[in-house]
Amino acid sequence: MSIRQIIRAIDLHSKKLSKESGLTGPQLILMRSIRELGDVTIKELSNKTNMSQATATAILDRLERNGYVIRVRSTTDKRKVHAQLTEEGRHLLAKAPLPLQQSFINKFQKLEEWEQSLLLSSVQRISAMMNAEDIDVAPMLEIGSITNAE
Amino acid sequence: MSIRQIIRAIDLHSKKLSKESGLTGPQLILMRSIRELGDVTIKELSNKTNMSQATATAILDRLERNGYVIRVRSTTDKRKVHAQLTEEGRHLLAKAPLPLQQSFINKFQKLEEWEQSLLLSSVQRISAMMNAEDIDVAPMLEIGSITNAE
DNA sequence: TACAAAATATTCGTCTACGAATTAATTTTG
DNA sequence: CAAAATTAATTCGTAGACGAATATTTTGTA
Repeated sequence: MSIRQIIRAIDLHSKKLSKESGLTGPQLILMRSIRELGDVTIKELSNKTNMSQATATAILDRLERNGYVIRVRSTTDKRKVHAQLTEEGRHLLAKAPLPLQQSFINKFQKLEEWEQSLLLSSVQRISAMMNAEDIDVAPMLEIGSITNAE
Repeated sequence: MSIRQIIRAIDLHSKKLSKESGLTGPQLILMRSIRELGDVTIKELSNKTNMSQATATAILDRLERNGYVIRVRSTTDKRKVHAQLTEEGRHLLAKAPLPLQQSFINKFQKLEEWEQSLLLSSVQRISAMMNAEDIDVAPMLEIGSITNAE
């Protein structure tokens, strides 16, 4: 139930974002990845952002339709397609807000350091337990700050 | 990133479920709620399951189309519509698996009691921080077992 | 070299999810 | 009591998400 509420909160925020800045959460994540990785293929993008290629293609369709991204077919390997930010996309991205609610970030940052670490490692641990099919449960110890992560 | 991985793991499991048992995660959740609440309205269902009425209507459409649920218009208040499980739906539900991966449940149950509590309260706390717009952060202390919850 | 296998992106069908608009019924209020 | 406000459900349009199927290209091997 709690996880579903988190999913919903993120989704609702994404839709609010979309009204205010013209970009949804997933679109924002994809564009940030393109900016970070440079001249990147769809495959690399979908790996990096943890979504299927089909989903990345669909989101890129919309970004391209709106003029924020262009596709360029690779010349060395014609199977590959590279995504690039347009000037407009780069500009929009620069002033777009974060894919998490500001009020959540504020609250999180007000917590003690050890509390932040605890919450983060709990989520990472649940993720690991859900994604590793067979591997035994092991504590997750790598911990960073929510704001400089990603 | 970790939260997105959790969301994805739940979604992938839901689609696997759907192939095996004919019901997706959300459909399962809705049907369990109907069984639990009895002769329940769409509004009550959407509150209980934390989804919008529009979403509940869409999921019920599919459940009704497949013959697992029927809609009955209320006689005392004709705005309301009650959802009921059919015999087939009740039967299917009885043998349907849980909306979480069994391997996750196994791993979770192998953890120490205090670790289970810690993970659960962490998730609940994040949910509270994301959903309460203005309220200050307060520790969440109510903790139950993952299996008898819901 | 030729042909099978693998890789890459896209398309298609389906489901979840939402807000806004709409329709119908009930309750409140002037 | 009639108009206004509220409530309940549905419809519509849009976005995200996936697997399977498909088209094209590259790679590996017989």
